[in-house]
Amino acid sequence: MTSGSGSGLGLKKGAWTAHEDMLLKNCIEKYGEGKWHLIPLRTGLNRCRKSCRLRWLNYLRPNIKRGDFAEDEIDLMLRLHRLLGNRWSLIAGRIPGRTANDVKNYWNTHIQPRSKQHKKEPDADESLQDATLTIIKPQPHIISKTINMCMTDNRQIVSPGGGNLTRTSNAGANNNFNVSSLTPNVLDDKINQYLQELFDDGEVELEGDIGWSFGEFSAAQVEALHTVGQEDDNNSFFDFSLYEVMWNPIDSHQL
DNA sequence: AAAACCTCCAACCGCCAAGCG
DNA sequence: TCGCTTGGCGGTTGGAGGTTT
Repeated sequence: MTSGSGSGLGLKKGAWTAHEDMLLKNCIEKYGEGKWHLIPLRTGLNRCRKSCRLRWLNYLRPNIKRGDFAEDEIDLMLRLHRLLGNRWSLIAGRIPGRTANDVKNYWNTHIQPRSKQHKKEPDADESLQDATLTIIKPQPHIISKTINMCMTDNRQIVSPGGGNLTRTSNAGANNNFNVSSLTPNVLDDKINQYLQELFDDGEVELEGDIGWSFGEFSAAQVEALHTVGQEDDNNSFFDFSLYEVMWNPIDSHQL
């Protein structure tokens, strides 16, 4: 195989020893993550780059949580899975301390079997069925339509036309946020709150597009907006930041 | 006590996309 | 443009450890 799994090259496979873990950990602490192809050279490990990367990401990396998933983690997992489908890395990215492999394993061993069982048992817990059987694909939570916004030099986001963020659903529910004169953080809070409500709403079909439209920005505004995007990144439910939404064409997020 | 079976998770596999020369 | 390398992802498997018979 071209991507270098190491099969047939005499590379070691199977469980990692404590000594190998130590070598890998020391190497990454010294050189940092990335450049995985250099890890075997730097450490002397007889492992392929992918094996090294996986071992680090799924086991050795600091702050990885061990043990059973808490109720709130499971709840979040169900909601995110409904939203994103089997995009485990994205789901894991929103559950602190959990890896994509953890999430995937938990789903495959705990959630999916129950879901299949529930399919055969019509009386079963509806919330579980709903959460596992109704998957809205990645761009599904679709918020309509456009907000015309500008950022001022003191980092206020303003909507010259008094723009609204509008949600429409098949239940006829509409929520509007007037974004005039909201600071970036407040706007972000509003959007996340809005998404939270979306999750809490049960199944919601939305129509339209996620999108914002903007006028012309000065260089200073672009710089300020970039900063907002970085701040936003840890709080958004999405795999893209508000900054990306703002600065990339909407189609780039339609998966 | 031990064989058979089950559960779970670490690790592997194959594919894809981006970057680079 | 093309081919190669690399990083990253989701699906799948192997096997250790636990449970049941």
